[in-house]
Amino acid sequence: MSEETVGRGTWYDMMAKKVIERERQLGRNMDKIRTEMGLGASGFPHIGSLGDAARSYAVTLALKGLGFNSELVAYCDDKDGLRKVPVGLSKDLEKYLGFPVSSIPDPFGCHESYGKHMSLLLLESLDKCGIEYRYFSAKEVYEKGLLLNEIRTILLNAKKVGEIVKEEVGQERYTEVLPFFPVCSNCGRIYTTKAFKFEPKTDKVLYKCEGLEIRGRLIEGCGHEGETDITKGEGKLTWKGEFAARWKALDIRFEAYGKDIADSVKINDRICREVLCFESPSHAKYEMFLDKGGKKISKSAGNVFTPQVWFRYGSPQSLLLLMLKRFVGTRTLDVSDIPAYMNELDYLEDVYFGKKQVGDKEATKLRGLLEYCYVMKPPAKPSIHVPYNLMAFLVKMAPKECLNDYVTEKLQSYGYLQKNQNLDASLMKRIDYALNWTRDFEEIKETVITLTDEEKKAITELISKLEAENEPDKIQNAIFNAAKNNGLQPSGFFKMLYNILMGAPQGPRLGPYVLAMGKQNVIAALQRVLSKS
RNA sequence: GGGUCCGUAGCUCAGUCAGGCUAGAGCACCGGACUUUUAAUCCGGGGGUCGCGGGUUCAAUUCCCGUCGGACCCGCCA
Repeated sequence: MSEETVGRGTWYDMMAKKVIERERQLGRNMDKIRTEMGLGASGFPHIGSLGDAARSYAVTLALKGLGFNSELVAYCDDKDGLRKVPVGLSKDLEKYLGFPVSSIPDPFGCHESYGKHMSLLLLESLDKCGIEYRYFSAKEVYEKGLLLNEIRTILLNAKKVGEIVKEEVGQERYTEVLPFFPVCSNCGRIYTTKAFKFEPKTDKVLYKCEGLEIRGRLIEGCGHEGETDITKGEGKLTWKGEFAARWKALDIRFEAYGKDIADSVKINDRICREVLCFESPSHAKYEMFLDKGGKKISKSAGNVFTPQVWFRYGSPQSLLLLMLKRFVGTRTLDVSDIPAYMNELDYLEDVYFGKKQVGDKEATKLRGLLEYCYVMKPPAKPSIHVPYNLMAFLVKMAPKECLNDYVTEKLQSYGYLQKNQNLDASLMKRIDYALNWTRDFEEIKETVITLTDEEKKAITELISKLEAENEPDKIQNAIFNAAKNNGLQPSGFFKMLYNILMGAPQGPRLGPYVLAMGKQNVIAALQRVLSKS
């Protein structure tokens, strides 16, 4: 039962081992083992797109860990047509439905095309996570003719391709239509064309721009009949065949995929093997990310949870933790989970540095996981771990004018910082996350408070005491006295004050806080309540 | 119609590269300690037929088959 631990003991190491074993059996060259991910370019990249990258990259890292040369290919699908205008973008874009996203102008005006803009959003988040990749743009790949041999083979064997599609998913379309979308030379659309004949001698595909129904909606064609030169990037393979082509042309040995394209992968595996005579890459299928309501998180549904949103509240490593900690199974996801992942990352770091003891097997795995989260560049020394909710609490309570000082002082008194020790970069980062968090989700609410006569008197008394006192302890005492003198339970009185001052039933020790907040501000707040009541 | 995932403590979930002794964590809850307490803190406690039924095994929450419930994906395009 005590099997050797593979690599760093994670799922990815095991996957890498399987890839190697398979490649060995196939007797293929292993100088460089490429993994691949698809970069969507037709909508805002959501968090799942990053998952694809993270997992494929983890396999690349695992392969390297086992002593092999490996790289991740990021293949940008910028020749895909626009099928739907994403929520949040101008309806004007509808006129570009069916156009390759790389030939649609950038609606934000900052990049050369719509597709570039979208794919760069994802690449930016990959960079933030430290994921390295070799970038391929479909547009360029086709223009340079990198897939030319495969396209020819597929078109020459279109009949067989059609049969495979029919056998696997029962779709008959490709028994008559070629698995190739020419770009219409007249109207510029790509999804509207129907390719019906391939002329091998001239590398031309004949087509008619007929239109296509997508999700119950017709994208109209212009009726143009023409021919397209497959050597010039004037079209692309449909997905039933394109994976296969690029696997072979780019020599891909591993690709993870979401279950939504499982059928497509199945078909492409067969095309790859049976038509292109190339053993398809090893695969791993993962589930989609669902939001808490059980809905698939997708670009068009409007519930866009982008990596950028995550980075507002949590670190890139915590996002990688989410992606990597578990491979199988549906993950439900919500912004409110971010603090938990931030804390879990701290836990992993504690295990990594031996501050927390767990079983050997467990420790190996968790340390490995941390290394993957840091893309094999784990921190050299432990950082200071302040629980997310504490930090959120502190920044919420902290007076704006002296936030850092207040937080520093509190952290010192709670023992997270030594006396005289100041905030370091990582703590500053945590403060930023917590600030965004409280700003966006825990707006201090204006609570309406009705006061009894005793409470009014107590507050009035407190106000006059506050005017005179400037010592934290004396103010603290004044509060207790104001309560007692008016027959109130101190605990209840404190609760009321917290409600008035910060909209929460509890908070930091009031004496010092009143001073930190500015005594006059506190007095003003109390007077407001008195006058309203 | 085809397929996948989930179902473990009141809640959220670990336990999924490797099946093994009394199944864990966080939160919540209860009790105690300390305190003019205040994300309090410290100590202790209850609580689980690991959805259900079979099978493989010396041993299954873990593997296999079936079944119920929940969700998702595909079935047009990609």
